[in-house]
Amino acid sequence: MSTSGNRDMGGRRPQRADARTNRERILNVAEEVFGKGGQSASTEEVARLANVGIATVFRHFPTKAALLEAVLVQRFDRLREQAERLYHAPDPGAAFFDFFSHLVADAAGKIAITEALFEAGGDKGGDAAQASYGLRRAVGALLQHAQRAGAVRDDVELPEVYALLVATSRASAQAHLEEEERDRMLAIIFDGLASLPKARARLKT
Amino acid sequence: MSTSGNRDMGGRRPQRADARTNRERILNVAEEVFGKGGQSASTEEVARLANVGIATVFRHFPTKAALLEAVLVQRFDRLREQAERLYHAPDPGAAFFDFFSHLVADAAGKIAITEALFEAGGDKGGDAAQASYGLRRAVGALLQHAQRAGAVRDDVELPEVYALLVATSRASAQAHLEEEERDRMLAIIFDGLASLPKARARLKT
Amino acid sequence: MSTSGNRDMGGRRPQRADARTNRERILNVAEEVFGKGGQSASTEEVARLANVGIATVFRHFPTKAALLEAVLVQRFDRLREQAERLYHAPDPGAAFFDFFSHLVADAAGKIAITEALFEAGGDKGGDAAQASYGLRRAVGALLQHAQRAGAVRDDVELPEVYALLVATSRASAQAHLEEEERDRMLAIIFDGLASLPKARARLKT
Amino acid sequence: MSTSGNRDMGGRRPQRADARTNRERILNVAEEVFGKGGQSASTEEVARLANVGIATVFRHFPTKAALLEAVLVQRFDRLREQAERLYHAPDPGAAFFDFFSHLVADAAGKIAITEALFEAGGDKGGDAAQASYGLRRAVGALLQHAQRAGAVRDDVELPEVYALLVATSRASAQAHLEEEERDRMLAIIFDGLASLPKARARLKT
DNA sequence: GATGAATGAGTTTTCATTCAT
DNA sequence: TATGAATGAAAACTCATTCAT
Repeated sequence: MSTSGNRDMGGRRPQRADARTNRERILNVAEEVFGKGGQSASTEEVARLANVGIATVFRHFPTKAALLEAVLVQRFDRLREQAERLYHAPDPGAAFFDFFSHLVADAAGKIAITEALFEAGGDKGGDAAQASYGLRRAVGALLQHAQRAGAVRDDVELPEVYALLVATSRASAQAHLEEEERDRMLAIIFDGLASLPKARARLKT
Repeated sequence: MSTSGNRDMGGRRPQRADARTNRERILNVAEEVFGKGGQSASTEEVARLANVGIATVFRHFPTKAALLEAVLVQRFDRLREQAERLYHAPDPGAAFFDFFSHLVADAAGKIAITEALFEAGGDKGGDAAQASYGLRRAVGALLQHAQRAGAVRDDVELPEVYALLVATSRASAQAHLEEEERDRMLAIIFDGLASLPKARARLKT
Repeated sequence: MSTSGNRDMGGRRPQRADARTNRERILNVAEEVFGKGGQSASTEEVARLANVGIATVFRHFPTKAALLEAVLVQRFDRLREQAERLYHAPDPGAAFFDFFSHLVADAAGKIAITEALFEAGGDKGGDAAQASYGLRRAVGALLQHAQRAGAVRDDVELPEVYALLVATSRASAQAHLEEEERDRMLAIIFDGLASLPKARARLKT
Repeated sequence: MSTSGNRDMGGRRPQRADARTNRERILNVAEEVFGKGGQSASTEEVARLANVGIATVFRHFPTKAALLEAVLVQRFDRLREQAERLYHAPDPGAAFFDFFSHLVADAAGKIAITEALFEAGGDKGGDAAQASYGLRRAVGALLQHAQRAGAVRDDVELPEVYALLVATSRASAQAHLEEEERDRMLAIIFDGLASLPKARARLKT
């Protein structure tokens, strides 16, 4: 499902109304490139892989930072949407843990975007911060829901949960973790988050 | 215009005649510089703060990568030593959790070393990998000890524990976490790691 | 700013059917833009302010140089026409000094056109040189007239007078001269140009 | 494009203590290059003609603006020194007119430096403005001296005189003026500046 | 005819690394 | 051995000019 599938296009003739297409292609390539090489990956690399001239990249995104930000916003927004969808799921506990798992699993492919992504969580101003905040709030909603449903202990709060989400995403992206290992890592955290009463219930049997 | 001798600067670098081999000074400065600015901090910055010429840095460390690696090795080794010391502590459970906490707390200051440090965990060949492996083994030993002592559940294994250690260190270094939040984050993980039997015991009362 | 009277257009694209060929609008905008930013002002700026696409500019003027030249020609021609009109004025002395003054005062607004303009006086081939020459000749005619009328001393010749005209125009355009200072500057030159015999005559009375 | 073509130069070995020499060479080349091509001449051109790598230029002058400023400062300072020397000359009138003539004649070679130079007279902050002001003051002193000696009319002031100095310098630098024409241009100005009372006195006899 | 997206060559600036003293 | 000046290979960004719609 790599976006690059339709990269070559035999005759190399972009243009026309698909200038819009170009923007998207650049954005997707950028996600991949920054994902691999981190924020310090070169803009020219993006241009090359997107099959456009360097100037075209800069026409769509006036600075490298703007490009990076656009990537971040896109990613944050997608994640937020996912979180929001899950908010309405029947089982709030499952919804929360599912979201956590999927986010971390997804991260595996996007190495350093996740890096930049979450670094941006605090310092970068502008749209990225906005989008980052949006995601954070959506996660907060999921968490509360899960807590009210008794699936997550009441005494944890968003900051540490979000930090764990970010931390494990990065770990998943960069460490060379087998899938099993990643799952066991999550299991530990989920255990730590699990509502004690529930555990108690199980134990009492 | 003697170069290094009279570089006075408000008392910074006494530059005693006995001059501890520059190598050490460079290494320490490098740890600080890379800790602040990340791997992309400039080598000249290191030279400047170490009060040596840029060429001197390159004499001791033939490439920037070598310098970075040396920093990593030093850091890994220190951590390993710390872990090894704790191995002989009376309470293996406390030892394990203490080590975990201290490592994460320490990381807070060394922003991007931690970054590079742990990235090196896998890809960089050479001494850093070696040292990284040494640390990993020492942590493994602590873990086993704690498990035998019943402080950590038996079914967790080193890879996920180490991944969590790395992940939370980075989070601690880069996210804007208050000390309290960091502690609560660790509490969750420690809870997840804690030996279930023990919990059970407590609950049964 | 006179020609551009219909620049504002709250509605963006008046595009009246009669649409005075864009050419004129572009030309006027270009005069203003190059006047402010010098020759290095960007062609896109011109297009933007003229409310046309960049390609339209290049359709009318095949290169930036051509556009600049057209601006120069227009300006030279206007000045020449002004000079020619004054040629028939009743008082040739007043005509000459008036023309000089007005040119210099006008220049004040058109910073770097004047610059390019007069640089073109010599090197650029083509129409601009032609137009420049036309202006020069018209000034020469004014000068001769004034000399015959006894208002300007006989021993000055066109080259130095024209050089002074150019020089003071540029000074007026770029130096931070108050109006008064500019006038005093001109007064000095006019004194130097004034017919000595006449002065003598006046004095003898 | 490769700079290496003309880099070798038979036996030229820079380096050693003549790093200082390098700086000077760059500065001189820069004066020439900017003199020809204006401020928009490329820094690489300077490097090439100075037979150094581009980075060397930037080592000595951290930005292009700094290089330009250094050139300006050098030039302003030289002129100021010349003016100051002339201040002590026996004949203040001759001193003033000589300085004026020499400055203008000198300018002929340094086309667009003069341009940038004097543009800097107002906008650029920093050392150039400082140096520019120093020159202006020195010229002011010469002028006053000449006025007290009765060689220059009393009612002219520095601003217009300085403006004329600048204007004619630029004209001399860029217009294609023969030496004779330049002299006649100056003659006109000098006539305009000459003390009227004195002339009157002569005439009344 | 008009449009604006695309382009590549060019510019300034940085940095790891080498060399002569 | 230590020094810092010199270097060229990037990298980010700009702009005149062309091309498909």
